[in-house]
Order: sequence, then structure tokens, then C-alpha cells
Amino acid sequence: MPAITLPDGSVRDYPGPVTGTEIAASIGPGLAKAALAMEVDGRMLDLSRTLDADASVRFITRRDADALELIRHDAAHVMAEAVQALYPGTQVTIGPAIEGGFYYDFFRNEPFTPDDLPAIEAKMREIIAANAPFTREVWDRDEAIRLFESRGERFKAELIRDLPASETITIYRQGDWFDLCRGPHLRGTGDIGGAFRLTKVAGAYWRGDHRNPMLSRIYGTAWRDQKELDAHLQQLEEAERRDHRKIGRQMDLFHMQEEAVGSVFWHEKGWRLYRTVEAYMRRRQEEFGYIEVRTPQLLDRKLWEASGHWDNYRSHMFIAEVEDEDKVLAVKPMNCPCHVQIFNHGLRSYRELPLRMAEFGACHRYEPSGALHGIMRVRAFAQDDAHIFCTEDQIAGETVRFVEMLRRVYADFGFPDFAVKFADRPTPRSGSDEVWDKAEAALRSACETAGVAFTVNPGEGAFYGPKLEFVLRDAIGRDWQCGTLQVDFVLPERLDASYVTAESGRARPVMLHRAIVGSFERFIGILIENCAGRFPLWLAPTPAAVASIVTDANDYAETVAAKLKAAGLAVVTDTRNEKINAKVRDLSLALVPNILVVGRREAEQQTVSIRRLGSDKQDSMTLDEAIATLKADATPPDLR
RNA sequence: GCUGUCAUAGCUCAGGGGUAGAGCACCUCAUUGGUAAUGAGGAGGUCGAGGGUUCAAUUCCCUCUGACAGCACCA
Repeated sequence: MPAITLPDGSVRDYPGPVTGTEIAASIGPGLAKAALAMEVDGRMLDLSRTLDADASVRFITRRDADALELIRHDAAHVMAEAVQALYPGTQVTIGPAIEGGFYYDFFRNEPFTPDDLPAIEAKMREIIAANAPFTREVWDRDEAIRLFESRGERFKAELIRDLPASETITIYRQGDWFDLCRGPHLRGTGDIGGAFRLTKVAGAYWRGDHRNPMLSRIYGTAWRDQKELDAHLQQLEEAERRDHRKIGRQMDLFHMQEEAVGSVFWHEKGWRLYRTVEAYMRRRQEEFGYIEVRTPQLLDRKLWEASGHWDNYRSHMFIAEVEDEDKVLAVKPMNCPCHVQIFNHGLRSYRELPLRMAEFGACHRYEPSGALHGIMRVRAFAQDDAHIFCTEDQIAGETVRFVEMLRRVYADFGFPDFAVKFADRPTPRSGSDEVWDKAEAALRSACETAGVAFTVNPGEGAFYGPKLEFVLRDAIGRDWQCGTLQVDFVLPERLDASYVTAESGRARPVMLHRAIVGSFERFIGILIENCAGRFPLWLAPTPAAVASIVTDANDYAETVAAKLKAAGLAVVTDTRNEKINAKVRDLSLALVPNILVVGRREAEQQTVSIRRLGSDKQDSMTLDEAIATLKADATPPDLR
């Protein structure tokens, strides 16, 4: 006699085992029609499942956000059926729901191309129109393996073999087609609806391992209704509109070319932006007690062997050799071993700790070609890199201090929200388990002291220590990992760093590796996309342009520009032989935040007419007022 | 690195076995116009690189390079 508790607290008794469908029907015809699945004691189940014990039940309808995952998962199944109907001999593997949609990985000698998508999508719509019910069957493991093997589905058979013994093997049927699946599913294929679209094809390794065969993956997006789908497609367009590669070209910030793959040619305006960011970081670091150093680009491989990088990252390092010397030099991929060299140069006292050593040095890493992405992922870059040499007791205090600095920096750049992930010990790694226990415990308790809430990112730490990853969220909801704080007991040991203790003994410092913006290249890419090229005035590469209306006002325009430049603003003049309409249009498209329009009237009265980007209104003011206003607006936040 | 797609003027793109086209940008001239495109003219290309097929290749085939998407990677 199951008693079913509903979300409103009411309890319904049933005389015997009862299915979700029956419960929904007993509540009302509206629910019976709308219910797609149910959540039983927190677990999603098919509506057709029978309940024979007391339970809390919540019905999932199309209005629930939870319906999305079901729709996407089912769309993946339907896509697999469509593909196997159209391309016999294709093997199925896995096809989950993902954020925004779904995919299915297929094994086929000839991979799918974008041209195949319309036919597959059409077939899917047929299957959905047929509205075959999803039915669940429990199978014996060996029989299930035989079933899939008999159909040549060796990937599925392998999946079943690797399922834990405790797992119930279930198969879901839709019409004549079936798939190994844990479920749950909607009532039938018709519940998927029409708000989906196949988006792209891609290769993907079987089980995510590059040593395995490459499968052919088809991605789709699926939503509850057309409105949601349209909104999603619009969001993709928005991301495309903000693409830093496109805006970088439009605003003439930088370019890249074949002869320097993965390296940025910074143009004047982009470099101005870069310098603004770097200068800001330098001021913040000084404020927070860092010293700044500069270390060599090329270092003997012996140093990298000692640090452990040669073993771990040799294939990702650029190597330089010279004819006359029997030496192998590596272009530095990071600064830490160099900073230890400075630390080791001379006797250090416990009185000097914590010693915060920063560097904006250029690093080079031979990133795989497929990883490169605009200026976001490059082979030559500089970080706001620093290493804090301290005692174990100082870890917590330094973490607090670091998080405070990071908060300010992110807020100043327009990212008030960020999340923290704790990445613990990876395999393989350097250092004993005892050292790792100590490092992880120290970082955990430092988080507690700093009041930092985190989620765990298992096995993702650096080879020498656990790390915190700081992930910020941009204006259109995308996440970017920028900051990091890593606790390292290993490198000081490997490179024999030590200091003199209060008792005149010797002790090893702990190293905290840390960065806030991470690579400047990447961070600037994020800044560009976050504001879509419409920078706050202190970052804008061209904060203002002076546009003349008639030739007679050109001299005055140059005077205005000269005064603004004298006030530290990087303005340009537009005295081209064009109408003011054309100048306003061109400067607006170039995303110049302020257009100072000057004609005969302004020249006579020593005024300017300011038009701000995104507004079609104008403000008339005296030249002195304009300079004062712009100068105030263009002041970096830490200098206000 | 792997799979797929792509590479034509500075940019965005059309074209197609018989040695190339548009718009914008650029240059010249006229025009001095008050807040998102004034008009006319001109110049600009080894069609990514190398090889092959062909009477003929920018077009078809192969190799390489690079870009893009995803996967793998990210000290």
C-alpha cells in the first residue's frame, strides 16, 4: 500500500503497486497529459516505472528545467536511430546530454561531414513525428553483451563489460531501435518536440583517450520550445560578435601570421592596452608588497632537469642550440626555477620571509597546434607571475592576502564574480605522498582562513603541488580560468632553496606560485570579449577622437588633440575631407568611446561637442571642462 | 597531435579547366558639408606553398603550411 507524498505535502494512498502514469492520472487529466517523467525521492525515473513503497514524487513537465536534460538525452537517442537508419554499419557508442544540447559518438570508417546533417535531422523529425514510446527492459549482463556483439556493436559490448557488477543493465527501446541506457527517458519520441538542431560534426577519442580510435561525433542543440532555441542561437551569434580575433582586427589591436605561429604582433593600440593592464598590475603588486625581477629567456637544460620540468614537459619546450658550444638551452616555459636562482643567490634569512617575487617575463611553450586559439592560447606569452617564498606558518596569511588582491583586481577589470576550484594531486607527480598530504592540508586550511569556498577538481593539480583555480564569469555568462595559487614543497627541495632560521639553522621555504590575470595575452582577449570592444575609458586604446566639421576647424581640432595628449589621453584627430556624418559613423564603428566634434562655432568659443559611443546625444562644454572630465574618467581605478 | 572543414585584393565575400570579380578600405580630383556612408575617377591579385594530370590548372588530384570547430593537451 504505497503512500505517495507530493511536493505540496499532500499524501495519496494507493491500494497496490502503482506506476507514475497512473499516479499522474489519479491526480488529474491535466497532469496526466503534461507529466513527462518523475522524480522519486530525488531520483529521476521514467513515468512507466512502478512504485511499490512509500515515496515522495514530483512530476516533471515541460515547464521544469529538468525536462531539458531528458529532451536532450532523448534527442541523442533519436539521432543515433536516424544515423543507423541512414548509414548502416555505423556503430553507436555514447550519446549524453550536455550543456546546451547533446552529442552522440559514432564509429564509422568514413566520418560524417556537415553535409550529412540535413538528412539526419530530417530523419530525426520523422522519428519524433512517429512518437514511438520509450520502453525500459532489464537485461542479464551476458545476454546484453551477446545481443550487442551479435549486431556488431563492439563498443557497446565493451561498455557493458566495464560496468560495475552492481549496475542493473537496462535497454531502452523506441520503435524497432534500442540502446543500452541507464535512462530515464520521456514517454515517447514525440515529447522531444521540434526545438532542436544539429550543429556540427567533430572527431572525439573513444573514452576521451588520445590512444584510442577516433570516433565521429555529431553535436546538436535542443530546447523546450522554439523561443528557447532562438535565444540560444542568438547567444551564439552574440559570442561570435564579441570574438576577440574579429574585434582585434576591427580595432587594429594586433595580428598574427604564419611566420610566428602562436605569437602576437601587437599593434600600437593593442600594445597601449597591454601596457595599461601591465602598469596597473605592477602598481597593485607594489601595493601588496611584491618585488619585481627579470630573469633570462634561455637556460641550460640542466636547470630544467633539476626542476623536473625536463621530465614532465620536455616535448613542450623550445630548444636552442649553438654551433660552437656543446650545450642545450631551453627557452623558458615558466619563471619559477629562475626565481629560485635569485632566492638562492646569497644567504636568505627567515626575516626576509615572506619574500614575494614577481616577474612579467615572456615565456614560450610549444603548445599543440590544435590548442592555439587567437591570443587566448598562444606559444609566447607573459604572465603576472610571482612566487612567494615563505614558511609553512605563513601559507594561510599569504593566501588571505592574495585573495584580497585578486578580488580587487577582478573587480577593477569588471569581473565582480568568480568561483574557486581546488585541484588536488595528479598522476604522475613529483614529491612523496606525505609531502602532498601536507601541501593539500595547508592549502585547505588556508582557504578556510581566507573564507574561500571551493569545489574540488580531482587530479588536476600541478606536478609539484595542489592548486586553487580562480574562474571568473564574463558579461555573457562564460567562465574563464585566470588566477591560480599553488602550494609547492617540491621545487624548493629539488633546487635546494633554504634560509637561515632564527636559531641559526637551515630550513626550506615553501613556494607559492600565483597569478591573477594569468597570461596577459589571454586576459586581454577576455577583456575584449567581455566588453565587446567597448572598453571602460581607462582601458580604451583610443579614449577619444577629435573630428572637425569643416577645414577651417582643423587647426582647432589639432589644438584640442594636443591639449588632450598633454593631459595624458591618447587621442586621434579626424580631419579627413569627409562630412561629419561619415566621421561619426567611422569613429563609432571603430568603437571610439568619445567623439569630440569641433566646427567653427567651437573654435570661436573654445568649446567641444562630445558625443559618447552608444548615444546619439551631444554634450557641449568648454575645452577645459572636457579635458577634466575625460581625464577623470580615464584614470585607472586604483588611482582614483 | 587527432578528426573534419576551409584558404581568391588590406577587410567581407562571389566565381569557375581557356591566366579573375563586387562592396568596403586605400589614392587622386571636385565638394566645406553640424553628429552613423557626398560624388566622380584611379590603383590594387604568382587565386596559401610545392608537385601531378591536361594542349591549357586559380579551378581536378596529391603533399605541405596555416586558419576555423571539436577532441586530446594546458607546468
